[in-house]
Amino acid sequence: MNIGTAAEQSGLPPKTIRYYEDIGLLRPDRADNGYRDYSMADVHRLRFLQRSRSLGFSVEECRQLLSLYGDKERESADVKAIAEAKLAEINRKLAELAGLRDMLRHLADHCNGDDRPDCPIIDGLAGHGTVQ
Amino acid sequence: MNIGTAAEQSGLPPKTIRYYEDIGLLRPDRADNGYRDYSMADVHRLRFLQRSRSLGFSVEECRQLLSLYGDKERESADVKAIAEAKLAEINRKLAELAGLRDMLRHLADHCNGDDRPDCPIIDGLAGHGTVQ
DNA sequence: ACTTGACCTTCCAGTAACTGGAAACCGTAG
DNA sequence: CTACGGTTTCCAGTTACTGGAAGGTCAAGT
Repeated sequence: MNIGTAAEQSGLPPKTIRYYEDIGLLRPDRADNGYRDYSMADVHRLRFLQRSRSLGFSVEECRQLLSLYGDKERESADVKAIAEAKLAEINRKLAELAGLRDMLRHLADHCNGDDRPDCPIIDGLAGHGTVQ
Repeated sequence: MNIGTAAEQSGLPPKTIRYYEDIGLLRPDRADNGYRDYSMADVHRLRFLQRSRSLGFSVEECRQLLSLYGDKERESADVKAIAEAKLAEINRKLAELAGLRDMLRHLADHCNGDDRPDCPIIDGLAGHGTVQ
């Protein structure tokens, strides 16, 4: 499939897809006319990249995560260690995201209609929880 | 408090904190010696920035979110609309993050020890769910 | 009083991850 | 065979930091 279709299916702009190829995150075939030719596996990689990038993982972290299932040579224990480390980070992100959601939920539900100078709940926003 | 302390408490490097001031995300006092002087409210803003940036929100989105509770002039209905829009995005992110967690959990639990060429669960990684 | 070292200041340059635009090639529809 | 949309490469610009130099500040030690 052409880059435009891969872009639609992955949610990434063509520019970004070419950039990911430049930095070695994927290696699509080329058709006889020189056009890039994406497989479904490529699209899966791209979707994975779209998601994990939008969730705040760096390109290098994404590269590492992709290597977990792409690299047949890698030691299983190694895979497990990296996966566990990322899991901890993901769980932290989940908790923070849930906190943000609760805060906004409260703002939308309770600070609507009254004009108090500042909503104390929101005033304490991001004031709790683990740092780093 | 000085920038170093604010950095510790917010989890952001001093460089980044100065940068956020440059682009107008906060406006700490200055002590007589010219040093920036951060209040607890400043630290709360910084922590909020640290979190939402690490969760994949852009600086402009963060600015908008901060304005929700900082801008006394803003219409309540306006606040509510913006908060609801961000909530939808946060819920989407939560679902994607949970998916990523399940995938990695599976990888760590089940693909450990055997050397099958590729784990079918992981092979289908990021292959499901809503795009955009 | 003086020095040392950690912390602060500004400024300017560099990096990461895109993003936009030009110029030219490809491919299908009329 | 011409239009026009999609694709190519290349180069420049943007966003969000990040590193480093050159110098001012401050608290501790001698």
